[in-house]
Amino acid sequence: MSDHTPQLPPTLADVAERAGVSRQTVSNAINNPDLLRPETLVRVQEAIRDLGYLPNRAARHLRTRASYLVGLRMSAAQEFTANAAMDRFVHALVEASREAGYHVLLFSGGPGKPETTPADLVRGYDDLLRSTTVDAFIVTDTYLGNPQTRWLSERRAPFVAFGRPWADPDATHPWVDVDGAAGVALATEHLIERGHERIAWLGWSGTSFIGADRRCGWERAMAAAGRSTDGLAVSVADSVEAGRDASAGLLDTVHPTGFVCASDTLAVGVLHTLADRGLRPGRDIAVVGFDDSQVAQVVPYGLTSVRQPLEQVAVALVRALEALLAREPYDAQGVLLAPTLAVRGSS
Amino acid sequence: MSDHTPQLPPTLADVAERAGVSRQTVSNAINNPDLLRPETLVRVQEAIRDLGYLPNRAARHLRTRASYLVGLRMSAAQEFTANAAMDRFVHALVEASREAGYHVLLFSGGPGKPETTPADLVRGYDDLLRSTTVDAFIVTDTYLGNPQTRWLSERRAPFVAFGRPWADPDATHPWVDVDGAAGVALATEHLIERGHERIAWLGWSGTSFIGADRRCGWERAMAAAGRSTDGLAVSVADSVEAGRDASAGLLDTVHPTGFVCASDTLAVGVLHTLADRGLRPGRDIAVVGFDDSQVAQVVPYGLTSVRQPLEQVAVALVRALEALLAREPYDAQGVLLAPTLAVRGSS
DNA sequence: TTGAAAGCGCTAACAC
DNA sequence: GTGTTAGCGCTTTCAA
Repeated sequence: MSDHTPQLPPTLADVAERAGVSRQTVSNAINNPDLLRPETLVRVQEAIRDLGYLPNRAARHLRTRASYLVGLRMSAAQEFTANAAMDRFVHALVEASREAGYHVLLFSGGPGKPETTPADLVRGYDDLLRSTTVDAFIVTDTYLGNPQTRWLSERRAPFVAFGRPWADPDATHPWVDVDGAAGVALATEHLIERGHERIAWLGWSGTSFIGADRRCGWERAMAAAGRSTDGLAVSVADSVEAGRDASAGLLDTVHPTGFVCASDTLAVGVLHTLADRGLRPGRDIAVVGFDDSQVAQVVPYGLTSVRQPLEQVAVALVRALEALLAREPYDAQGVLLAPTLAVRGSS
Repeated sequence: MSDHTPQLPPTLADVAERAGVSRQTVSNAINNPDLLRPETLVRVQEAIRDLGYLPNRAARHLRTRASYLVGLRMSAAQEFTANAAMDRFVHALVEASREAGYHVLLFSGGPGKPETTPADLVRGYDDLLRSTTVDAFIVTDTYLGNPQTRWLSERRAPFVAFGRPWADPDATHPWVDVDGAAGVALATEHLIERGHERIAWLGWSGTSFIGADRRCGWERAMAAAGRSTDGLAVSVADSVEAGRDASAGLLDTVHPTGFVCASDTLAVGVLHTLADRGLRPGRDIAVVGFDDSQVAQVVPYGLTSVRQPLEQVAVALVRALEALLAREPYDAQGVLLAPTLAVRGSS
């Protein structure tokens, strides 16, 4: 490997020289083609193509104060759960961003580390903002008590959230979310249609708004069908073990014939209990999860699960971002999308 | 929301004024602190802290021709498989990059789309290169026939590969890989230790070097233990269905007591077959997968699986990248890391 | 319609 | 040690 220096890419000046025009004319050919006489435009475009010219992003960024980069914090992949949706979301976001001329810049830090202080939580955001590296952020972990959305707002930093501002009704930032209650209602109605009478809810303990919202969907669907929910709901931590124990307890006491769960992780816990007892998902006991993770897709018999329309979410997020950065009148502060139900053998 | 304009971040000039020095001195304080008199340095550092100054990356990039961005192509998440390792790898890479002062820029395009031509495959790389957006690339899909590494080399573009240049022994680019054969050997030895006599190999069909490598590990371990491999190997597509069918066939003919698989996806297929027949993984038939996906971690009984040390891979990749970009003498062209075995109930 | 001048914020090279 | 000068490649005035 004698030399690693790639020849420097052509600049505006190179194109101008080749086309026999000035640099500004080339700039106009790219940014305001209408200003050029058609024949000049063609000549410049040919030179651009011949040279393989692409504007230098650093120079453009410096001049226009727009990096065409959006920041996304990549939190640690949670292992030993079935929450694999991040993968799908990130890809969908990259794709949607590309179509709008943006790239996604990943950064880390934040939750997951030991000894995370509130200052650490916003550190990654702050640095990227002060170094003008990104134009805006996509914020995903908007769970209760997370200070970043409020902090970003105060800082007047452009951002769009995946997730409603549950805890802060005064929030004015744009957001996109999936209607979890509707998804769980869909799941519950599905089991009701299959003739299930006693359908249990396996949810999260704690004060999660998302968990409460999803539970509402179950309550609503049960009420609409005239089913009682007495004793059929349990709230536990979001782990396979907790789901396993809780479902075993419910089976022993209130004898449900179906489980609707707040996550695939909990639903997998139910599958464990069924395996322990020689019961078969779908035939003996119905189970529905939430997130349509890879686990749900490939586990024996398949796990019916609520699927978030992450591709649509990504598109909506990018659209909101464009409006925000262009200072366009913003049509809707929030966008709520409907999930679907991926039906498999477990129901 | 009356005004979205954040006040402009402070510049070098602001710091210089506050500290009573010239701009260049501030620049030196950041990039060559040794050049400053200690008391001047302290004064400048105080001004930097007071103002919350961080260098503007676009300006620095334009001047130094270094963006401190590395590009990573995010290919579509494969659904209906258990290949969830991308998540973990991306996070590890972001983390390792951060420690070296780099950010990860995601882009898309390439395989997965219908009608992908060779030109499309390198398009994302080409654009990023010509617009000088990134300093280098991390290339992950180095499977046989993928033209991008060769193309990048010809183009003299700096890049580091996750994956050996199997098909191109003349390749001179740095790479990091995981010793798949060693991982599979580990898995096979594990089953041998558990007393299994007839251990089947469930691998990929086609001409995948990775698949051939993994199979070697099985053959090696079997030979070392004096076991015959006659009729015990099957090669199929990488899908749950294929794994299910193939394992059923093997059980009916050569009666293996254990399966070592080229992927978790195939291993899950074996689990399906066991479920179909009322057999219990680990007790009746042992199964080992490859990748330690979330599926392996949470599936009932747990799936023993070979785990790639993705965190180490990421660190090694970034280290190689730093050496490459600094034009340091490169100590090793390739780094081969050893996987571990995550033992669970299925064995 | 096209061209000339200025400057975004930073650092390399040189003078002091 | 510190300051001055120049220029990275681009776009935004403004003049021709």
